[in-house]
Amino acid sequence: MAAQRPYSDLINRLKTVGLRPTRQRLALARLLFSRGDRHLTAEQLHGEAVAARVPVSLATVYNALHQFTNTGLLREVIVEPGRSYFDTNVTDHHHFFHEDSGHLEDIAGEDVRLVALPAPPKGKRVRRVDVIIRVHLGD
Amino acid sequence: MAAQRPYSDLINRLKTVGLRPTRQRLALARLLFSRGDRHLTAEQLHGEAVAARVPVSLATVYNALHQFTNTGLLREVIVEPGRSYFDTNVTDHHHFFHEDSGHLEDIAGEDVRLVALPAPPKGKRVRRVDVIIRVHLGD
DNA sequence: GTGATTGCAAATCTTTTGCACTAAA
DNA sequence: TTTAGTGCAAAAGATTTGCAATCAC
Repeated sequence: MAAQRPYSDLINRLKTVGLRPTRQRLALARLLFSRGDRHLTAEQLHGEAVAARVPVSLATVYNALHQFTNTGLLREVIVEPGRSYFDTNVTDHHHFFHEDSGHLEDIAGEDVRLVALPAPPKGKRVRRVDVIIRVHLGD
Repeated sequence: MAAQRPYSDLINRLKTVGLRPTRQRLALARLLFSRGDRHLTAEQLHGEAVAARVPVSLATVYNALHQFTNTGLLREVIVEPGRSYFDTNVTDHHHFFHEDSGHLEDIAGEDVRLVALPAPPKGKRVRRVDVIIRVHLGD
């Protein structure tokens, strides 16, 4: 069990990136950042909020997730058409994607080494390199 | 200009994977496979079919794209939430994704070398490794 | 107070589905 | 024939949007 992150921590975290620490952003941040690395969909986070008796609308969950992503608090992971996962681990790393269960699993950045990456096209800048290892139950 | 692939070729290609060479599958296959490597969305392919005066419904385009994908004629590439690209290049390779334009660009498989890939979780089998290099206009 | 944030419901977008009709073998 | 494939329109899911009400500062 990770200790519950004190509210003052979360408040500072939000203020640091320029977001007002509102009731719902704080509640969502606490759900996201108080239990280690997580991979959640908007729907899942909304469900947790409701379960925790934090009334928040799905639209606000989407707003918060995107604001957190844009400010570097979260990272969006795209592995399935029609569903986005948000990853609380924003360090350099990659993912196993379990196709059977829809589950994501982190791979530490140093456990994948990319060699001889081609140069980006002229005038373009690399924003990120995603490595997704898709696995399923053996046949 | 690539020479137009003769219909007999396409017919055999479809038959080989167990798909009946129907009018619309043939027309879609010709659009897909007669111009080198392409990355198309269902909507784009449907637009091309309509432009080529091949009346085909969007539902049938989706059906065909998935059938082609399941039989190994196409590969699905997922880089954006809520939109799937289908890649006519089914050899082992990776992608640049141009975030500004939504454009995909192939990277030959041998131009990316992955070293020290972590072992897949117990009981799991690697189906595919996707490397996506996200690029955008330099700042 | 004042401007940022929220909630709700409606709208949007992509993709899937059900089912009668059509075409390939 | 017989069975697979198609088209349409409706449904489904995820996400976004518009706008009045509410909250943080």
